[in-house]
Amino acid sequence: MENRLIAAMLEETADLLEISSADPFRIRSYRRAAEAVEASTVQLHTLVEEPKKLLAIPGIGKGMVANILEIEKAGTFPLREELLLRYKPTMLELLRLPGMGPKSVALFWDALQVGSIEELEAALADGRALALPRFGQKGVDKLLQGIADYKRNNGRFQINHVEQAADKLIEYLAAFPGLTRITPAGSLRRGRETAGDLDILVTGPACAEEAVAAAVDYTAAYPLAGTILAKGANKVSFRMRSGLQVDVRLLPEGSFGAALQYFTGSKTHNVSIRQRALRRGYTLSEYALARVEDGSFVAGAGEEEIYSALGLAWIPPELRENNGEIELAENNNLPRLIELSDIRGDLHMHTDATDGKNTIREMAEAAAAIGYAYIAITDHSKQLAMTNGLDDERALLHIARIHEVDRAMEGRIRVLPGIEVDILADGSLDLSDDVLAQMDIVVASTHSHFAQPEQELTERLLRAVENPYVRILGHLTGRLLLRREPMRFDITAVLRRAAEVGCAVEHNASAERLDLSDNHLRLAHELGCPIVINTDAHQCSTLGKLQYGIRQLRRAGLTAADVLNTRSFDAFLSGLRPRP
DNA sequence: GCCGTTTTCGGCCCGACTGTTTTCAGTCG
Repeated sequence: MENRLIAAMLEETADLLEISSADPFRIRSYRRAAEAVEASTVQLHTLVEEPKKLLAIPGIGKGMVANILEIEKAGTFPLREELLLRYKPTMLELLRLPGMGPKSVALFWDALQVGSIEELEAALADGRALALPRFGQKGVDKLLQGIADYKRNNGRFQINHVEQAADKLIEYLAAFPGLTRITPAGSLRRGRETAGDLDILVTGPACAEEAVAAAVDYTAAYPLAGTILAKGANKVSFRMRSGLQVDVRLLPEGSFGAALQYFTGSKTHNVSIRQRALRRGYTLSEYALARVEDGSFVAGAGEEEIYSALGLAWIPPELRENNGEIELAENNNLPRLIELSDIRGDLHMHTDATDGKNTIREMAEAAAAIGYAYIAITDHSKQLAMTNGLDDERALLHIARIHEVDRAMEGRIRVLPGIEVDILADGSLDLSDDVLAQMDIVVASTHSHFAQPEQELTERLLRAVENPYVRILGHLTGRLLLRREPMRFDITAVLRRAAEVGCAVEHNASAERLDLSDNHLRLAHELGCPIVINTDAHQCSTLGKLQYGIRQLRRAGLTAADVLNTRSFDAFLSGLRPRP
């Protein structure tokens, strides 16, 4: 079985163990094992005959080897099966509600047999929840609000969740011989922040009419699928345990492009495109672009040929929202949107001096290995005590070590000293100016202030912008995918002032968070705010994992020129506000 | 469960905040 699937099973087991209030360290070891499996570059199933090599992976011990071997043999392992019998799989969804942790999920289950969002809603509505220990009206209101927010998204899922589900499924499908092209369509392909379901299109020799049945069977046997909703001649639908519906379509190669165009959407974009086709005497369906008069085939295998036949340049999926992209395509004026490969540096990362996992040197080597030209090391300041944040004295030592690594890298990459400082209540920073003056990159962040009243938070951020040492505003909205509402403040006022003084704003993007929304990015761009995109990497392996964030920049129509850290080192530095 | 040994068991990150408490459990980062 693919590593991702194994990791998902271990992760799911960790969640269930947490609900069963198992030993926290045992839970953590399952999570660490899941991470290790996910990060492994070797497919574990190739090591089944050599358990010693499995054992050599840090985080994988005797017990985990037994689990992995059992997964390879039986598709699951005893502990996971036992937990899935004991609890309802829908309980994992409850963990996604804000304020709902494993203890609360267990409490609701033990006391009220509440095991799903619907059951929780009922228990909150009829007052049964109030009878629970340490649970009052405020708790009820908060959870009802959380459920309302959850439902307001129409049961939509955050992009990282959907993409991870897609990646695992794609890896599974790719293992079947003759499936040569497997592509997500729909909102995921358009790079939206959320998706209502997951559409996967598959083609290749195995999708030819006479052969497709075997591939359909293989798809329906996906080990992570919950319930199969439909299984037809060339389509399989199932629901994941998370509630996500997945539609897989297996198509002959000749109509793959038409299907990709059709299922990528958006709806309004497709309506416009089909109207355009009709005006030109064509009809466009998910099977092909054809002539109206005799139904003869015009194009279908690739998207490019369809757009081209309609007199249009190929339109990047991120722009397909019927917001003027068709006119731009007609005049060949589409922007060359930024791409992941344009990024040349990362200005926000942590090391083992605070809560990161790797050394300065290791981060520098990892960044050099993915081709970056410069990075900034920005560990936490002392305000974030739990991360072992740096005070003035330690910060100075840290700066010296960063300079040392910078020299040791001998020009292969530039390593800049920096800091991620918390903005204090009065808008000041918690390191002295003398120390800040020695930092190239001061990222002012708003870690613990997301509960602040709107007005106060706006003022606090505005004061941070005025601080001449601050070159980047970090974590601007504090938006953590799935788990937290964004901070509320007057973002227009803050961005406008940042643009005026040349303070850059960070799009902090990773699998966990997308700090700025599409609209925030458009706004920052319109206001002329310098923009950088960073990972906030806490370990080497997450450096460069900017795929979600890049998609958002693309949706906002940004090109490489619109983002500072696509520039060469000198051009990047000169794009920042000058140091005092 | 994993790890690192002083080879056989103890340590594994923990402080702030919130809502419920009357001394703290649970969640979050």
